[in-house]
Amino acid sequence: MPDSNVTLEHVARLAGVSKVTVSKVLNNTGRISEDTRKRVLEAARQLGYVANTAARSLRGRPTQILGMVIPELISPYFAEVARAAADAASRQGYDLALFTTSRDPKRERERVGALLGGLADGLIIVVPIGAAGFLADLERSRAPVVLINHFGASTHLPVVRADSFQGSLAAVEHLLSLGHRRIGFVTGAAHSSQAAERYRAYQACMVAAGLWDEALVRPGDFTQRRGFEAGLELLSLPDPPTAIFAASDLTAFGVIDAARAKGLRVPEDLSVVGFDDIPAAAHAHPSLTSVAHPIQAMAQAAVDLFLKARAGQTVRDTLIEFPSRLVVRASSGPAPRRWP
Amino acid sequence: MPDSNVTLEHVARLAGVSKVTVSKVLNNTGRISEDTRKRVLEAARQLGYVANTAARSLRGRPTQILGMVIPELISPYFAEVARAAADAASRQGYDLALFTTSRDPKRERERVGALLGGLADGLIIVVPIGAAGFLADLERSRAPVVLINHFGASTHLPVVRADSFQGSLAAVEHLLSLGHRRIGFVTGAAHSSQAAERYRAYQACMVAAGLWDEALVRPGDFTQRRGFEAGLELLSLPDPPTAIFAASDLTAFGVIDAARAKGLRVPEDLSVVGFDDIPAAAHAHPSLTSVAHPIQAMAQAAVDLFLKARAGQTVRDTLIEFPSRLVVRASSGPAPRRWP
DNA sequence: AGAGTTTGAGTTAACGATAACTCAAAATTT
DNA sequence: AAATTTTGAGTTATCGTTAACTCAAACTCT
Repeated sequence: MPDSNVTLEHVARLAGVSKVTVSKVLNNTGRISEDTRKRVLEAARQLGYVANTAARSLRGRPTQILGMVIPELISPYFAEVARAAADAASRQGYDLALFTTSRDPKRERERVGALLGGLADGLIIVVPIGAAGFLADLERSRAPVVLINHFGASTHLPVVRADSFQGSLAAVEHLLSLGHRRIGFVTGAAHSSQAAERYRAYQACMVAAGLWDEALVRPGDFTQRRGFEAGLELLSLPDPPTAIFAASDLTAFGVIDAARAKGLRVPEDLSVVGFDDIPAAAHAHPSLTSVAHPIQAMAQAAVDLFLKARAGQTVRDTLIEFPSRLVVRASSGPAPRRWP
Repeated sequence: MPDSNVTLEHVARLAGVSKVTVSKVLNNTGRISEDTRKRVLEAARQLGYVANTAARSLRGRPTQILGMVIPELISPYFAEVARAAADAASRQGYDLALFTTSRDPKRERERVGALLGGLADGLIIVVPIGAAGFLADLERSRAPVVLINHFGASTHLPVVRADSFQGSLAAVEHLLSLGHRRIGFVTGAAHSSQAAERYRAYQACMVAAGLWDEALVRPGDFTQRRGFEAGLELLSLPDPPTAIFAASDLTAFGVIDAARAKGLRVPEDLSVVGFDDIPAAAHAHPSLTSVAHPIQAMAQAAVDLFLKARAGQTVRDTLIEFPSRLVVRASSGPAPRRWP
């Protein structure tokens, strides 16, 4: 309402026709004489008319806006997902409206309701998200909703996610094949299902290799700061690791900082592997070995699922899982020989 | 329209009242008996009713959504601005809907129109943005719009911006006071007005000190990769700089990488100063001396201006300029003595 | 007890856009 | 020239919500 002022009525008056005629001209529907069409278009241009989206939406027309909810804006991973989704949506003529997850589950539910109630044509939700009962509501509403990286409570909503287990396994095996035996791990945030997967793979691999040592695991939270601290802790152990696998790239950068602070060279004295393959991983020096999610493909798949749902096709229970992939760069190398 | 299905009508039927009564209950307007109120609330809860935002907006009610347009999502600077704005908006009961600038100015104009036409109650635009005629349209529409970091064509729209000149001046003077005489500069992206300000300050300061040398300036684009390349170029000069001022923190990180690649220590052999004071600046090792914009205060000011405009107060021609501030950390130190 | 007041609903109309329908005038056919 | 079709508009009704109004029943006062 603020002051979108100019309505069909105004344009109609200026062009000397009825407002329905204006609507027809602007939507290319119905029969309109060339003369009238010109007059109307000119009037619309002159007044700077832009259709009121609320009215249009109320009448059942799509807004061409795709909503997306992500936990936060700062993390490069989510930023990349958002950007990829915005690109994919844009290619299909949609604008992506980005929201961050609300801390208050009740407000979150209302907001999602508000979005689907005329503001957006659909929603892509990157979990973690609150209550599961909320997901049931969404299912019931039959609105076009797609979840990304959902691992938790079962739902019939379509899900796109990346398998972090295989990639993490590959990372640890890569380090083992380089001759490392003491391999440290810095975990991700406590309640992240992605973080849990990464840890599970590390543990499985180390146990299988008979190298498991709980002292080599330090809690992290995906941040660089914690990576630095955890790195210092690990490198101060009596029998320190020669390689460290971190649950995120930022954490890995923190570990590298810690190594430098200890006077160690990467990768000569310490190999470091991260997770996420954020852009900085390739540009950093040394470049960072990391596990990559195919973010572009995931975002594209999510947008495609949204379009399918919107077109009336059923996407119930669809699960698209992408593999993660180890990208070997300069931060990982052969294990140093301790006693030459 | 997707399927927000449940309308006032449905709730009304279930509660055995008219839909207006339901509206009154949910909006706490009019006189309603305690008994009816309870029945209605229960019915609404049971059906999971959420008001249709489009209809509400059409009727003149605010959507409680504040739109924000930023050039891109990946840059930590914009991500911080968006986060700060989301926080500030949230404190006032608004949700922030984030959009990235469209490459197509025509589509951009339409989208902004669509946003103000019922989707959002106002808009915060972080320039760069397209055509200036477009800004004139916005002015005319009298919609609550606030610009952040606008330096270009004159407008009567309220503007919040940070002065980058003073902070850049302080950065160069800081390096001069540490004894540096050869101070390099890596510019920001070509068409950014912020980048121009930073360069202007560097130039002014160096000319004033009689130390100007065009060879010490290398073009950048705010990225780490270009920082690395430009850093290598500068450090390969016959008479290389002992300090480098970079137009962004990412660029500064690239410069530090370049120094390391050349076997130089920071800050012992090379001092580096960045711009933006992104979170990583404080966490990196060495921590990065950088020029900071008061992003939180800027975002808060922008949201406040929006609220003022929305409340009907005039904000025409308001310009709020914040100072930038030099944050001295570990990456800058005394100039090395070249010939002991 | 009659007049006025309060209570707790319901009715109507409007926001702006558009699908479905109507209808006179012009163009075409027979 | 009469009958039919086509053209180019305009009318009406509707989406879901809510402000403004209406109105009967219950309650209060003298």
